Amino acid sequence: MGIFSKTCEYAIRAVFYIAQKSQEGQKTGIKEIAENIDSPEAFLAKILQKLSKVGLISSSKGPTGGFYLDTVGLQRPLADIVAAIEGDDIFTGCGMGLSYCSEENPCPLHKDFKKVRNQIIKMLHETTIGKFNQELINGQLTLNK
Amino acid sequence: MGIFSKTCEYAIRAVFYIAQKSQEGQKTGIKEIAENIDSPEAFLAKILQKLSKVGLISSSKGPTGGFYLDTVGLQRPLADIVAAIEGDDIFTGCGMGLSYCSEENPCPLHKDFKKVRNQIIKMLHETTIGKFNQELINGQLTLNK
DNA sequence: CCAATAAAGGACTTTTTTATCCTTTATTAA
DNA sequence: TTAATAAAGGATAAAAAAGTCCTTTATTGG
Ligand code: FES
Ligand code: FES
Repeated sequence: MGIFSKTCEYAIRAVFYIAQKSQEGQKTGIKEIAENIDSPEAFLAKILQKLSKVGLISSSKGPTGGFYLDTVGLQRPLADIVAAIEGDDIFTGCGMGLSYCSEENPCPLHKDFKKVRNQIIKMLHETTIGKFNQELINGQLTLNK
Repeated sequence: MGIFSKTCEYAIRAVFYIAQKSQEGQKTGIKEIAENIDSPEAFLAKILQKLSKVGLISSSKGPTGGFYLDTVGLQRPLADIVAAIEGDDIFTGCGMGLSYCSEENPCPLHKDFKKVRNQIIKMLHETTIGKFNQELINGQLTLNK
């Protein structure tokens, strides 16, 4: 596994896809999303349900329904998605699994790991969900290769 | 979970502990290690078996036996431990789970994630297993808080 | 109203990770 | 040579993550 869980990876890819579609003025359904981000449909449905329930994405039922993001949603940091799925361990936890990370009782990796963690935090906070819409629409970036 | 699996976290903590003891001229047994790094004993045994089999740590059976590291072992990078436990996904994989990471078909996070990944690689390659022995012996660093 | 559509939700299964227990093998020292 | 000790190894078990399937609820357009 990478640094995020599979669930979280699907979530990130899905919100980028939904963002792209929203930018183009369209709602999109689970089936379409799953195909375009290469994820299992039923499982993705559960993930989007969760994101929807906590208000990170919007959804509507019935024909013409689907998932979408409003302007506010498009400007949220990716960190919100990750936090909703994984909790905040990745933002605060110790790199080698100590029960908490602290300056007073640092683990051997503390100094170096803090840099790693800060870089992750920076990446996730500076990236808004809608940040890459244009590149995605242009096909300069991919969500499924 | 943090960026490493629990198994990997135990492995890292354990080798640091074994390194410390080796520096002090002592072998150490599973029970002692497990107590000092706060890990389940039987599970840790499996992990150390694996590291032992691939030659990253040494062991000897019977009374006076235990796990230890020779001078060569103490100088290996932590990356070797992580690779033995987790494979090299963390060193090469895509941050949002695409099947491979590439410049030609980058995901939205590629540019930023490369920095994160390089920082992780740097940390794991520049840290030798024996690097923190003195601080561990002095109690300036901890493996179990 | 009704049929079709799409998300929400509940119940479940599979797979992977984490963890335990018990037996076997090797080594030591008395 | 034997009793004690400690790692190695096999067989399971428990818990968590990943994944599926089917029913319910809401919405739409005819
Ligand atoms: S104590 Fe381990 S990263 Fe801070
Ligand atoms: S393609 Fe995703 S990190 Fe390189």
